[in-house]
This record gives sequence, C-alpha cells and structure tokens, in this order.
Amino acid sequence: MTLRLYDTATREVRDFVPLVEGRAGLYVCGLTVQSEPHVGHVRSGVNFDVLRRWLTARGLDVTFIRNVTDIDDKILAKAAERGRPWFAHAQAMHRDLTASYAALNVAPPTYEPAATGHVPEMLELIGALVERGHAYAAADGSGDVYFDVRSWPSYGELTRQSIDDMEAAADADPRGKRDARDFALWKGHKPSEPATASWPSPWGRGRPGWHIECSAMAGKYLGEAFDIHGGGFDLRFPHHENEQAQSRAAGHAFASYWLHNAWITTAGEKMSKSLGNTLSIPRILERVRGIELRYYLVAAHYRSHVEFSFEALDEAAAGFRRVEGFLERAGGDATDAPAGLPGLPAAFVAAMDDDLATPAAVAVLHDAVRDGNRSLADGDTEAARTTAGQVRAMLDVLGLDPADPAWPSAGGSADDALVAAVDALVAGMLEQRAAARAAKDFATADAIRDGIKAAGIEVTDTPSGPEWSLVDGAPTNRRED
RNA sequence: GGUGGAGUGGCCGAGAGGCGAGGCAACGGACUGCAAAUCCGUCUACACGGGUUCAAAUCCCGUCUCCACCUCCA
Repeated sequence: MTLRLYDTATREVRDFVPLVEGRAGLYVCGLTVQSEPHVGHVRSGVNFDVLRRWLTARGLDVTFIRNVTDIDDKILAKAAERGRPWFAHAQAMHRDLTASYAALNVAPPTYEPAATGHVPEMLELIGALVERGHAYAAADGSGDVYFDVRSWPSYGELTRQSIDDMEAAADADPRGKRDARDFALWKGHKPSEPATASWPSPWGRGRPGWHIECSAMAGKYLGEAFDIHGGGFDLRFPHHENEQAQSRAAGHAFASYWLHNAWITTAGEKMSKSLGNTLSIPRILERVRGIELRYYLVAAHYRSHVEFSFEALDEAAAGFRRVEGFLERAGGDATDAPAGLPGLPAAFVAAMDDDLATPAAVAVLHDAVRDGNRSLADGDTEAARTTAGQVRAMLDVLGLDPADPAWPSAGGSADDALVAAVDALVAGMLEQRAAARAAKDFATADAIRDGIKAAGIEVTDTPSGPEWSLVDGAPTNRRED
C-alpha cells in the first residue's frame, strides 16, 4: 500500500515518494499574524497536522516547518489602527494563534520560523537572483527590488497561466517595475513607515516582500529540494507561483508536491471581510469544545469547501460525543491503543492513504463504534475493549483522542476540585434516590432527580450505576480511564 | 478576458459506470419503573436537457446556478 496525494502542480493523485527514504520534509505557509484567527485560518493548521500525523504513523521521520509572517503591509496598518508598535501587535496576534492551535490540538511544528528572523537569508537569495539576471533594483530609486517575471520562461507553471493572459492589477502601483506582473522581493523603506520596520540591505534600508520569506526559510530548514509544500488554496497564486519561480530561478528544485486545502465559507462567501470576530476561535469555543470543532474540520475532506454553520457544527459535536460515549462505556484506556499502523483497521489505512480521505476514515471510525456498541449490548466486554483500542488508534491519527493530554481542558486542578465537591454532594442525593427506587417509590426518586436537574446537573442511569454531568457539557464524574 | 472548483436524501457530508459511505434529525420496535444511552428496522438522493451503454449520480454534449484566484486573503 502506498500513500497517494493530490498534487496541485500536476493536478492528479499520485504516489508519494520521498526524496530521502524514510523521511519527509514538509513546509506549510502559516499565517500573517495580523488579526485574531477565525475557523478559516485554523483549517489549514488542522489539515496539515493530520497530514503530519499520518506521515508519522506511516513511519516517516517528518520535519515540519510552518512559518509565521510577522511583517507586512497589513500588520503595519492594523498595528497603527490599534495604536501600538507593529512588533507588539504581531507578537500578540501570534500568541492568540498559538493558543487557538493548542485549543484544537494542532501539534507545534518541528520549527516555526518568523520572517523577521530570516532577513539575511532572504537578502542572500535576492542577491543570487539579481546576479542570475532574474531580479533588479527599481530604476526609480525607491530601493525596491523586483523579480523579473519575463526573465523566467516557466513563470505561471504552477497555476498554468500565461503572463499575457493575466489581468493587469487595476490598483497595481507600477513604481519602478519593468512589467506590471513583476513582484517585490524587497521593499525600500518609506518615511511614512516606522523605522523599526526596516532592515539594512545592499539596496538600502527596507523590508522583505511577502513571497521571498518562504523560499528562504524552506531552503534553510528543508534544503533546496524538499517533499511537500502546503497552504490554503488562495495561496496558489500569486504566493506559491512566485515562491516556486524565485526558488527555481535561483537554482533550487524546491517542492516535489504541492498540497492545498480548500475554503471554509459562510453564507456562500469567503470568510474574511465583514464577519467581524463572530467566527473567531474563542467565540466558537464558547459553544463547542476544541475537540468537537476539530472533529467538524477533520470530518470534511481537506480539498472540499466547507460551508460553515453552527447547526452543522452542533451535529458534528453530537456525532463525536457518540464516539466518546462508546469509549467511556467500553472502559478502554490508552494502553489499549496499539500505536501506528498495526492497530488500525485496513479500511481506515486505505482511506488515509487515498489522499487523506478523512470522511471515509471517519466512516470507518463510526462503523467501529457501532460494532463496539453492539458488543457492549451483547455483553461481550472483551470484544468491546478490543474495538475501543482500534477506535482510539484511529482517533489518535486524527488528533482526536479524548485521552490525549494535549487537550487543554483535560483536567485543571480547579476543575478537579470542583468535580470532587459536586460529586460528594450529588452522591448523597443519589443514595436517597437509590433507596426510593429500591422501595419502588418512583415519585420520590424522580423528585430527587428533578431537583438535581434544576441545579443544572443531569443524572442518567447506566449499567454501572447512576452518573451525573452538567446539562451543558463540561465536567462529569465519568472516569476517563 | 484567463485559470480552476462546486451543485447529492429533511439537514451535514462521502463516493465517481453495476454491488445503497457515514453522521445528525424523524418515525417504528427492543431494552428501561420512567428517562437517557445503546441495539434492530424504516425513509434512500445525485441541478436541468439530451446522448453513449446491457447498466449512468458516475462517461460524452449542451444549459443553468453558485464559488475561488488573476500581485501581498488560510
């Protein structure tokens, strides 16, 4: 069995063959830390986290680089709006992003380079491009340096566009460009911008253009040739086209495979402009847990558009709770989960190998849960535990194992103390209810249960005795292991 | 103008010539003092019009609708 991936460059699903056997180099364009992250932003984080986990599960030694763009026009603009230095703004937004990723159990990359930390590497690359005749300093004395698209015949190869068919940007400032499609590698410092947002260069003080950072950082950490380059669909052009052009023009083979995740839209529209922060991660996490949001994102194929809605999110959460409910009843613990491929159902492996077909993989997951529940219903706890081990192994690959300590809510001490206190109080009432039930005094038993419910705590009877949980989720006296 | 993507049951969402993905909801049944959970069962669709084929949601032609990108949007 081979892992097959859809390569945007060739537009086909093809076998994944690493450049170096047993290893995989993965570069993903992270975010420009300019504002609070929303669901759309974290989708690529989740999607590529799943890819990384799958490559690892398949036994590959993965080096995963995901950058952060911490200097650009928008950061300067947003920082100015909020009246704080651009670096303070970028850093604050970066912390928010990190927190959002953590809330969704997106594992940190091997390394997370920031653009501002790699100016020398970028200048080195720009210098090489100038030397090779693919870049030039603007003739207008602005200090800008541009990539010369006409000098690179295969420009447009990634998105299969020809330069002449491209619409000339209406708002493009021609400045010192030879061709309107030439893009900035280096932007000369403007007096209107903060002095802190400039670095010395052979062409005068300035700051990096957007695309050059990824070429420089991918080259530094993964080498001139590496396996997979990922990012959002919208980045294909111009960002990835330009990255590839400048890297190859500098003599680097660059990425072997290009993977792009699709959009999350709302009301049929791209998520961004007028939405405010209603779909920011913290806001969504007021409604569902991080693990439920992650399940919602993982249940859709990474190349499919997702039309975000709270209704669909709630349904997904309900579906995921069914899986959790089974694990709780089956009572399997983490040691039951065989790590890696051997513990996974063949259909699950086949689905993941088929361009990360997570919807099919999730269907296998649900099939296993139904089998396990059937075993429980038949009283075959041994079979149920075996199935629970498989379920947990599948969840682990998807980053959805509820027992994974990486989940932030998996037990703060304050929560634990509160649970213990409530447990003690409820336990006494449940004893009275049990006595009433034993005496067939159901009116009293139900009155006690209703009383507890009025306090926001729901009691359910299970084969192993009554359990309580908060009506709106969160703490519970069920033991996870 | 150029380059791509999408339209599936009440809803979400896979699949890609025959063997009904899965989830949510609903309804019926089993279990339960009652609930809950769980199990069993029911409802079974592919934008529209043609065509190819023994067989089309899937291939071909045409039409409609929607979406993305085209120089700094994940």
